[in-house]
Amino acid sequence: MTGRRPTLKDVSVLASVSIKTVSRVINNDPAVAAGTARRVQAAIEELGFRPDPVARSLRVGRDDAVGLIVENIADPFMSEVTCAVEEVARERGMFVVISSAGYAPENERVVVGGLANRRVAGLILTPTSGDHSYLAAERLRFPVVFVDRPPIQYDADTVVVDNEEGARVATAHLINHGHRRIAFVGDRLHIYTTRLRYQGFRSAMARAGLPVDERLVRVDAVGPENSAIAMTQLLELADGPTAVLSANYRSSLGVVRALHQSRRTDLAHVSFDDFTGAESLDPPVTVIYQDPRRMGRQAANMLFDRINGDTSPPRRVLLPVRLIVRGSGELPPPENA
Amino acid sequence: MTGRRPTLKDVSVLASVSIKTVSRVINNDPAVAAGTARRVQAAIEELGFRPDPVARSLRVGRDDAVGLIVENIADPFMSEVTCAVEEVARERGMFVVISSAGYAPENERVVVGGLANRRVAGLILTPTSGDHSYLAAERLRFPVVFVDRPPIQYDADTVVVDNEEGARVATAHLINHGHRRIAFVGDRLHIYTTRLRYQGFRSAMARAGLPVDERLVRVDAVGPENSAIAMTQLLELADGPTAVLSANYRSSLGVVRALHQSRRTDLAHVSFDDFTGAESLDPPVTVIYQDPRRMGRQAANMLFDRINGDTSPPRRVLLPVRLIVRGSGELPPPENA
DNA sequence: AGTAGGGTGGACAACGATGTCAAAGGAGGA
DNA sequence: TCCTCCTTTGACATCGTTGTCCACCCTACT
Repeated sequence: MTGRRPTLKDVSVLASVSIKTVSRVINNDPAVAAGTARRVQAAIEELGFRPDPVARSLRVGRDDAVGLIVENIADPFMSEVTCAVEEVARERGMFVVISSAGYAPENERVVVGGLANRRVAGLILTPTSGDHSYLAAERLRFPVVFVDRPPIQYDADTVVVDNEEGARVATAHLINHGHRRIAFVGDRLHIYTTRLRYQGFRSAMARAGLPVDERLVRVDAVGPENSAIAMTQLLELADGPTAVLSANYRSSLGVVRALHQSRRTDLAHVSFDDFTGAESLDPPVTVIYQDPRRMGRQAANMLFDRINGDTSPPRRVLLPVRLIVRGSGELPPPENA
Repeated sequence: MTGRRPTLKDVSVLASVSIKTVSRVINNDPAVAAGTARRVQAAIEELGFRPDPVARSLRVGRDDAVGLIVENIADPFMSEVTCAVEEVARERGMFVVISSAGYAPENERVVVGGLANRRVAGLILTPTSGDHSYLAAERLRFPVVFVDRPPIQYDADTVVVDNEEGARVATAHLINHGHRRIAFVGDRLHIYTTRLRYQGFRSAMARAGLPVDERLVRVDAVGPENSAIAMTQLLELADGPTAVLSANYRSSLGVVRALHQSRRTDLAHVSFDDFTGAESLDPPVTVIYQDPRRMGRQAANMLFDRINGDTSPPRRVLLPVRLIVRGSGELPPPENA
């Protein structure tokens, strides 16, 4: 018991074979006689030998780990995606190292570099940078799969939900319940998901022949606090909205807060993306549900296929979303509207 | 442009010096003449050379990365802890690799081994296993800091919040508002945090000279669903509670759901741990707030101190919690109670 | 009997960095 | 002028693993 980890060499001495033979046994190389293999196995067990992944990485140029880069671990949607990726990786005997890029776009490149340097076998990336052409320049030695948002100036496998259709369904749902003055609350339009959801909103309004009052469109509300302010301002309008579509869970939290604080829980509301407690609110919040686990599993499976040699052209997978009716989205407009 | 990453060798050829001299420049070894250093620097820049952390790890035995192991990334409290750890690491120029152990206790050891093999310089661990004596046997070459829960059968730095005091404060708050029949809803008592919060609850009741009705203690409610069921059953009791303390955010979500579904939002409720949307509920939920960012920063700083050579005896840091009054915890008991 | 061939096993180099040690070169003193 | 000493630099081994290539031994065929 020296405190030093056993190495191939220690095993080889104990088993009276060469280092290389031990290496062969570990890698299931058939060119080892059964008796020798048994002896080596016994020595491995006795010493509790585990191959050193760092040395292996250096030699082979690849680790048995995949990287996952998220914008912010604390985002509940991405947390679920992460769990799903880990599940799939565990099934395949791979290790997942997670790293978060934060909201500074230039950070993404640093983090990608950090994981690339550590020789991950593949990468799942939630893009935050506005330009991924640097990935081509890096001549990555491993596949990359994008989740939640597509890459920009770069071509790779991508898994996204049908943001536009989801927003269209949500908006049509409100229209079907008699609403004509529908507000849209989201963060910035340069964010992919927000932009597509906004397009879906406009598209549904246009199909119903309804005008969009630009004063009811707030695509400047970053975070719950600003969304709450934006919603409060909308409520103060003389001819305010009778319904609101919030573009993501952070906006939704702000909208909900504003509605409760203003005691205007009579206003119809649909949230794009479910959030914790949405069903416990009064009224419970009707949402567009996007399945994070499915997204994670899909992305992970695509990544492992690539790692295992799939060289078909990059695919873009569009996952469906679905409306969960809970109450807030079915409130009628006031009589006099 | 070969697509191959430049190595020390490439730089040394370009700068017409030996590999070792380049290595010296990178590590700021003063024994390099200024002119040589400049030439080498220029070559480094020209090739865009970055030292390979894997090779460095192999030689030095340590990576510029620290590991963070959580039970489940999707837990919002741990997500915040994670963010804080990343912030501190970024300040110190270190990389964080996160890995989640899941709820199977035996997994913890596997994940610790995985990170140890990858030569992390230190580890922050949210323990899930019931016995950490294996850490002593592993003769880890790096320091470990425990967060949220202390280690078992092992001695190491630990950062936890004052669970018992928090629960005592919450319970006393309800008692001060006139409640005598207070229910406790949590998951299992073998979970450290639940156990201490339960002790705090009993301790506050005892101090007030109030009996604890065992039928009002539900420490068998794992997850929101079961907590909702438990709460519903409590409401059905002939002499049910007039107030409830929920032991964590998952239990709280269940309790809130049950209260809303039963239209019993008149029942007083304090949640141990804040949760998203708690302030938008009707009534807004009074909570015991434990500061995850502070916990993360504290743990990270302790870890980096250890990495930098601090060999003082292990410390246990107890972080304070605070009551956030929002409404649900101040509801009075019914008149006839 | 000699040799061809397949099944085994080992010696050696390599991955990319750093530690050890010694050599080269210039400055300064006797 | 020569020797010493210090600064600067490089050759080599090393970390733990795997790829390449070759040597050996036994069987089996000509």
